[in-house]
Amino acid sequence: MNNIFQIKKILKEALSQAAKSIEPSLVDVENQIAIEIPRDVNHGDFASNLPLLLSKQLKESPTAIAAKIKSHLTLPLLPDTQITPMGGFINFKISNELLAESLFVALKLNQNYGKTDLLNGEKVLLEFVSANPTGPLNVVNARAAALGDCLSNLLEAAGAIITKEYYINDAGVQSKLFAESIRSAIRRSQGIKADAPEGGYQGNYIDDLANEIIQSEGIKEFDIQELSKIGIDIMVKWHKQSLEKYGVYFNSWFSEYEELHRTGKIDQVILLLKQLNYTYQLDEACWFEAKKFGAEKDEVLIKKDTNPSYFAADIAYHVDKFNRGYTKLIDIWGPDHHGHINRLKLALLALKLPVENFNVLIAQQVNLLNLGLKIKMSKREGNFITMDELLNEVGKDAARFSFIMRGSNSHLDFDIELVKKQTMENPVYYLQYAHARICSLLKKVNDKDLPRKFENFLIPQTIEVEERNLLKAILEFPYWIYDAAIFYEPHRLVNFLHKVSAEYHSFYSKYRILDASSESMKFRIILSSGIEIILKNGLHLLGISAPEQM
RNA sequence: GCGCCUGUAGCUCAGUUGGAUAGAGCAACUGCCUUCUAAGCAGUGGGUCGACGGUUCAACUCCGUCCAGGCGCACCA
Repeated sequence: MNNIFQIKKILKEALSQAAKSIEPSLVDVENQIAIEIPRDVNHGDFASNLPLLLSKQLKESPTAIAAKIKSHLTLPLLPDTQITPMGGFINFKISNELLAESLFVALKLNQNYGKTDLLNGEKVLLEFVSANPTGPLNVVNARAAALGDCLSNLLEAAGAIITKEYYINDAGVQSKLFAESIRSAIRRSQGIKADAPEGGYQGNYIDDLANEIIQSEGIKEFDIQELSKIGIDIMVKWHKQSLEKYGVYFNSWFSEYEELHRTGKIDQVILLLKQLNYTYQLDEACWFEAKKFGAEKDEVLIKKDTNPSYFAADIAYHVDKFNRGYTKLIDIWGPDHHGHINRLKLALLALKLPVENFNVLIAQQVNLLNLGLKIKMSKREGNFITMDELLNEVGKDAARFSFIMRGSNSHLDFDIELVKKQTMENPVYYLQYAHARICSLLKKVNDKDLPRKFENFLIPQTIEVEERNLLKAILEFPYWIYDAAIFYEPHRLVNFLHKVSAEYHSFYSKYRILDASSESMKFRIILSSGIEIILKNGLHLLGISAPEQM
């Protein structure tokens, strides 16, 4: 059985052998050889740049070297592979029989096709959304949620063990301000004149919150501490509900107050930094000497009011993540936090933790547009668009897809009216339609038309280019999952699935399937089944439904 | 002022950790439904990849300097 990773490995080793037999003194060729999947089908299924690499060392032209390599190259494990030197590259075209193997594997593994164990059970903590529990989730949270959830699926499919965690920011002065804002709302609901506190929270949701509290607790004079806890609990419940509607579920909800403040873990971390001599006292505050690690300025760990800063809590939080046994930490933050990345890494560095295993992705800002006009949003005035509203407007699949189809670093323009209005032309439907088309086709197939054992089915002697491209897509599928996972870029898989859908649509319009010749028909049916599997599995990894009819 | 992100077709964005002729969707224009789903297919037009240098056999990709836009730079989180 040959999968794409094995084929690449075989090619690499064979090339390296050939290079060494040409010039035994060559060292470290294996690591320099790149085996890539060419964009242009005329360049074969795989290509290597080895001749170009050796050209300088061997003082010969790349084309001469390519010819030499070809004469020294043997591929017993990949029979009937065409080797074509071409302008400094060596192109490989594997046999149709070999290609078809991946189709049979896909049919056999079905919903498990595409999964690998390449990440070898690595324990990953993926923290995302983690919105302040003082207001509803917004569109950037929606973007982070889609990204995080999808990334988690991909990493899992590539063999990692993922914990999805939501950090509840339930300590600090904001939660007090939040409680005071609720108290004012409760009073207002009783007809008592009460404005929101200075810099406090406004918006309809505060009144909704007040009403819910009155319903469950009755009317009384609340202690601010108590009210803060009640309010945050409800807010977190709302967040959870919004996320579930969006298809995003967390394994762990981590309370800053309970897990870090009350357990003394923050104090411990500060003490550790003190013992390492990276702190000093100034203006009644305790500072971390970030400058010693190249930062522009030092950072406060303990504030004048004796409470730990957000920074101190975050250090303790990430130390705790490592202590819980995770070997890789991934955080997805909003664009307004990017300035925080460096100082947190410096603190972890000071504590001698493996900073290289800590990665922060930024879910960049989302400009909401309404038919090309930018919607002004202000949290202060409570007129921002929430994640719930977005979901109600455009639906789960279109919303998730719109975020996932682009890199997380791009500053996204999201035109609500466009996504809503053009639902028929939205790219998400293009993929789903390809899937639905195949399902509808397969429903019409009689059992007698299907070969009983796929493994023994021989593919036709000659096949169309379009058919070959589809076989190749099935072969490549696991690679693109792995690729998207390790680069933390789900949109790479989206691009691949879009390409596959296009190839299938094209194939479907050009050729008859059900009333083709008997041999062709059987092949086209099982080929379509294979494509159905990768589209279905791919869409599921993206957290998008794969409808059987549309 | 310093830092991060972004700059690719009219618009929104891809571009496989430096590869071969820079791609897709939308918008515009031409064709294609008595036959498996036209939410589709086939095709046309549209680009000095922000600018200028540098490294390399090879640069949209890496480095440097600028230009433009966005966002950060609290004892807020």
